[in-house]
Amino acid sequence: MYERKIPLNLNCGLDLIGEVLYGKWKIRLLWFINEGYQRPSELQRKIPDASRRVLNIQLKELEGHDLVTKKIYPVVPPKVEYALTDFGKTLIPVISVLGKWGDENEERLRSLILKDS
Amino acid sequence: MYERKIPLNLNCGLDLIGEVLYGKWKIRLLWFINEGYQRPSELQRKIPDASRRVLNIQLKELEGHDLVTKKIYPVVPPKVEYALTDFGKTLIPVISVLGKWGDENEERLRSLILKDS
DNA sequence: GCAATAGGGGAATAAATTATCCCATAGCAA
DNA sequence: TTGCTATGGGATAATTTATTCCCCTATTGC
Repeated sequence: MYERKIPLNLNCGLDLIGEVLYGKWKIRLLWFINEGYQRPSELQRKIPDASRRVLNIQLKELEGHDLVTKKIYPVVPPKVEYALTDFGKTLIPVISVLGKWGDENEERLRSLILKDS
Repeated sequence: MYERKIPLNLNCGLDLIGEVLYGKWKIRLLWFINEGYQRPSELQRKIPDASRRVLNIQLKELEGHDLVTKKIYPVVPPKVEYALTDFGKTLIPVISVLGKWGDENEERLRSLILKDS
């Protein structure tokens, strides 16, 4: 596993939520799991720009942070289902606020962002 | 300036807000500017873990995204003041929700995060 | 003449994160 | 025997982001 060289600082709530929510696809993973897409293959279909690999990694981190659970069915071929924990569910309204702000300002943001790419 | 090699994807509101809010210190910058710390030196004092350089860079990006304004007073030594735009101000409640979730779950998060570092 | 002031930024490098490639499991079907 | 299935993961490369170091402005005050 990767070993940090620059120490974390966890001073305030913003630092803390940042730690569990950073990661290019984590927010989307939580969102889609909440919407009922619980199997890895479904999630990959919903997030085609992410490689299979990263999704696995980020799912594992979410699991390590008690935000999702992973249920492995002992069948072949394998079947796996992720679900939000109660703790993870408390993030949904937070994510919803983020998405809402983005949606409400969609046009403006789109042009601002594309201007400076 | 840096030229992206992997194209952006801006499908939904979450992608859009991510574009303007990602950056290690941006959220804190917005927060502190809103609290009244408007001069670069003040911001540096409030965020001592960030180098002067990154703060400048991220402030400039915030400015490019119309979230803050920069007023330069033509005096020597220079005096500069940042302020939130009306648009930037609409982000404050959003950031507040993030911080609140982090604060409410502080102990739990702290132990979860430190466990796997 | 020289330091202190408050701020800005280029270049090189380090660190962190994500992507790519390729192999593995275990049973069933053609 | 080969290929399909759904999933997992090691190794390494590429990309993105942040840090470090050092130099610059123009005035005031010693």
